[in-house]
Amino acid sequence: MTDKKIIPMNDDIEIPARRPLTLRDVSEASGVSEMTVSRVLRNRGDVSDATRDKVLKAAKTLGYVPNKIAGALASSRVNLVAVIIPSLSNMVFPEVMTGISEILDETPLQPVVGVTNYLPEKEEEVLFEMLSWRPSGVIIAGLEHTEAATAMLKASGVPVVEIMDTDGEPIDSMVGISHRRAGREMARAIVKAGYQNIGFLGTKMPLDHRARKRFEGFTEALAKEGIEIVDQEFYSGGSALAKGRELTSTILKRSPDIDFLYFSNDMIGAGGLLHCLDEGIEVPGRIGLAGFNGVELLDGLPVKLATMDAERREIGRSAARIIAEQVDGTNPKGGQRIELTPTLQIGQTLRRR
Amino acid sequence: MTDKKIIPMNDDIEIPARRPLTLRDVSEASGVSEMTVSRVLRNRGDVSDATRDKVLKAAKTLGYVPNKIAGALASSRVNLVAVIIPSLSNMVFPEVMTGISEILDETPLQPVVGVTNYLPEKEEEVLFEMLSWRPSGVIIAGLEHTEAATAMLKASGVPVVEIMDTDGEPIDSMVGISHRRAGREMARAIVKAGYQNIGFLGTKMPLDHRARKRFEGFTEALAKEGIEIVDQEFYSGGSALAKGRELTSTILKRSPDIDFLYFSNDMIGAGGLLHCLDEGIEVPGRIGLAGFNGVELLDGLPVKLATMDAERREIGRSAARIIAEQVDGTNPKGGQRIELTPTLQIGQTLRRR
DNA sequence: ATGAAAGCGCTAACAC
DNA sequence: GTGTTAGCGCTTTCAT
Repeated sequence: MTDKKIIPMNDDIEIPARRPLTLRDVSEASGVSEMTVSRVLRNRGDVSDATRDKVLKAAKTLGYVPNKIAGALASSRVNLVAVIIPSLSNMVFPEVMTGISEILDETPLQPVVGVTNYLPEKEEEVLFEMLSWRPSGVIIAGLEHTEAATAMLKASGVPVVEIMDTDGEPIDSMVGISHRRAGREMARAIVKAGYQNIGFLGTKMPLDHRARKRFEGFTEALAKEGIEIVDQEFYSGGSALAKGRELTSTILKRSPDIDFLYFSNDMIGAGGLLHCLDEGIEVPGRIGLAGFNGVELLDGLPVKLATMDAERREIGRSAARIIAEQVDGTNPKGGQRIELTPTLQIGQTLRRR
Repeated sequence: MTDKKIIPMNDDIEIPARRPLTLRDVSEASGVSEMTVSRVLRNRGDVSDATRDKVLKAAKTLGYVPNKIAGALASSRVNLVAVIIPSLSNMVFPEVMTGISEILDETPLQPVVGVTNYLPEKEEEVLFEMLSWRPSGVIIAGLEHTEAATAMLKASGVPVVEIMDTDGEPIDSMVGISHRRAGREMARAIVKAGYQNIGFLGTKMPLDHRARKRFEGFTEALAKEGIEIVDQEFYSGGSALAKGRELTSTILKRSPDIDFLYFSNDMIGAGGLLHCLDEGIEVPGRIGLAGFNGVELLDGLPVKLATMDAERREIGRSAARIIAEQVDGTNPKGGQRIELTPTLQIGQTLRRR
């Protein structure tokens, strides 16, 4: 037990009611008008060095933090860009965010992230919430939105960039890749390599339109070659790596003649690969494997998985650039459409012919 | 560099740069005073069903989105919680975010994320920016901040929760684990299992105080047992998995007598594990391995890595709860200190004795 | 149950 | 260069 010294309160000393400081406080402390203080703090217009110094010193010693709410209301300018994405937990959107930040860091704009968990209603909610802060632009994943969300975006009056996907009509601008084409190209590469009995493993995500489109493009291109998918399996929840192992085991047991597995993402693909290595199943001879995304994370695997790079960072950069240029007037035209080309990475799980 | 196909614009589509709607518009459209419209839209006070319906219908058909900037200025209430974290790309903070969202979803509060890239000056910047929007609370990673940042947090007048780490004095509240203790406990487990020649592989991050503290706790506990680290290596950049392989190879070549490797995170640990499996190095007999974080992502590996769960989601939940309860007055006292206990997961890379 | 008036803290636009 | 005057679109408060 330790001593407890009670220090008597000193009632003379008033702890200043922590009202946030205002421009007026800085104005009074520096003996300069509010307006001039405002000018100094925003580096606007001509201010003499003398007053500038006075103001800056006062602001600093007081610890003044400007109130952007008031500033935004007065100027109807908000340096926020709403970024609406389905998830943070799968490595793809953090990379998009990186791209966005790289560009916005050189502007006064700031990204604000909202997450929808792949739920259309949640997207609508998040969008409403963000628009109510009157951002200078919106970057939103996907081309599929609820009717209400679409209406809000159209009515927002700010640049809107729909990202990731170009298979559809954008509300304003769009930047992404064609997932249908990505699926088709992977199918062609697989067939060209001589595989015939192809299986598919994916996420159970009716609302992941991009995964769906890849799958559609994939089966469509196979159909053109007269090939039909031998078997398929879907998962939800849990560690993708573990699920990849598990499902690969399941599907190979059920359909032993499968000689290729296309995975809807690299993580479950890596799981499948590890399963094959474990079981001594020869890759890419006995069976070929391919994923999607090109996640750098997996570069350390014993065998490099075939995949397709989704250009995530570049998507973020282009989207941010479109917004930034529209906001600063450099290139004020909306309605831009940028389709990036994903690059096939053969890796070591797709045999070369 | 990738192809960039610019699809020609559709010039028909023009974004009507309309003036955003205001309460007044809804008021006029419904024939109800602005004040009553405001009441309806916020479910405040008594409004007759008749007028409520009129207002709601008008707002909906117009597509009115309230202006939170004006609302916040008038009410000096902002339902935003600033969340300031070092990075989005390492799986740990997304999980913290999940925990935060789980709790805030049941309140009117909304998280707004800022990323610092482990740079103190950037943290200061981001914090200043966020505080200038007058959020209702701040959740910030770590206990180490610049002097200016500390001053801002103290002066903000809102609840502040410092998360992840409890080895130090918080500005207001804190929630986390003791990384020093985590390092110590891992050291003890390793020694108890009979390992003697211990190496360390980590990130080259002088500014990652938590990794540093784990390392300090680790070496300190080893010292108590009369053991000193045999060799160490640090990396930066690139795929952690690949770096883990590479560094493990390097260090084992240089110090062949090493019988245990402690990694500063699970990702490089997994890389090390894969290297050992590849090379036929017997784990955990010939060499033992342990990481840190307990990332579910790796559950699919052929051998489960020993690690320590950092309770990331629970940290997020507790932090959000502290803010929420202070904001709604349920439990208005700040200065809370919550230390969670990380659990050691022996896995299969630490021999049992 | 509804309305009128007075700001919230800042900036645009204009004076001086 | 610097100051003055009106708002920005809401909510608070007080009246009716």
